[in-house]
Amino acid sequence: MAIEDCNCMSLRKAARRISNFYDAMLSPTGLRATQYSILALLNELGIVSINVLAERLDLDRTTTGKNMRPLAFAKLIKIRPSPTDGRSRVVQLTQHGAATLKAARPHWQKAQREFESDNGERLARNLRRTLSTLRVRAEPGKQGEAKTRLQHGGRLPMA
Amino acid sequence: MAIEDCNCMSLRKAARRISNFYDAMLSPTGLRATQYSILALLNELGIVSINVLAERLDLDRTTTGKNMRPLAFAKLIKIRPSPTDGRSRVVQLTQHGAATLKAARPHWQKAQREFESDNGERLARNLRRTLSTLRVRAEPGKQGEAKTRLQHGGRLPMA
DNA sequence: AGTATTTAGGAGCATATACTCCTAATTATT
DNA sequence: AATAATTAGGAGTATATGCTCCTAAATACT
Repeated sequence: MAIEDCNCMSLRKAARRISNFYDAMLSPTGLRATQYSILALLNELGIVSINVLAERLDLDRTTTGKNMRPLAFAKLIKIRPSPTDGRSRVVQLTQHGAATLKAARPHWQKAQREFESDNGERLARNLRRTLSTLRVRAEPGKQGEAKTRLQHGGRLPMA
Repeated sequence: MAIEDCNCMSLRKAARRISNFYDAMLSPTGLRATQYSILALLNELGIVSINVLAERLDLDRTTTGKNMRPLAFAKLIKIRPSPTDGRSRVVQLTQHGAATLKAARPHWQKAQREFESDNGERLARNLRRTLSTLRVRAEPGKQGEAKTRLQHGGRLPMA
């Protein structure tokens, strides 16, 4: 079995390629594909905690928090401590965020349409369904028996 | 059209999930999924330049260079200036790299087997085929008309 | 009530990814 | 041969991603 048949590699490659395309299509809006999807999700969900958002994004808790940074800095979202739970912080779109999302929507739709007309609407739908129902084992706490991760010290040893 | 139907998001999500799984399966070896695939590819290709490797990985040129760092630091690969072209640098597996790859191979195969028994060998094969033949437009040089990218200044504005 | 456990989420670290800009070396042009 | 254009690839910057460790707050337990 050759590395070309790696399921992980195939998915990563495809994700890179499509991300580049969507990023390029969205670039007139100043948003990345990831940022667009976060804003769109917030628009659907209203006010949510970081954890809930992370769950909906299928994204690590800490990653979700970090992804808030550029959005908050650009004042597209607002983060506040939860009034009901002192541990929690809640996120919501600002007016500016909602307007930016609205303006970006046609660009996203154009990307969707192009992708689907290039690959077939049917194939795209099937692919999305296949991907969302993939069974991937969680493998919790594998770190215990893990070898030390590779470390690097500064820059590439030239020559 | 809701954000749940975003082709880009679907692919990114699936790539994250499967990467976590393969990373966990490979963790006893100290390699990440990406690193494993680079070593495996180098094992197939022998001595190659960064650019050629990048092309085979469907990866940006500069990203490929950066991905060499931890591998080179761990002495799994060796990078030298090309003897025939002074601009170019060539990469190859070290003995240690080849041995590490060999030892990691069963873990990768186990990940492949588990994924394929959980989802069906046929589905996995079809999925890989679909992904590798996806038509994704290159959209070169879109940056010219791009708005300024989001910028952040340090850490999240707390509270 | 007081302590222990769980939960929310940031900080630090490391990798992965791409873009812009830059330098050096090669190749093409005149 | 001298200059121009191309090519190889690193440096810097910024986002995306996940893990470990840490703190504060809420909940469970005795």
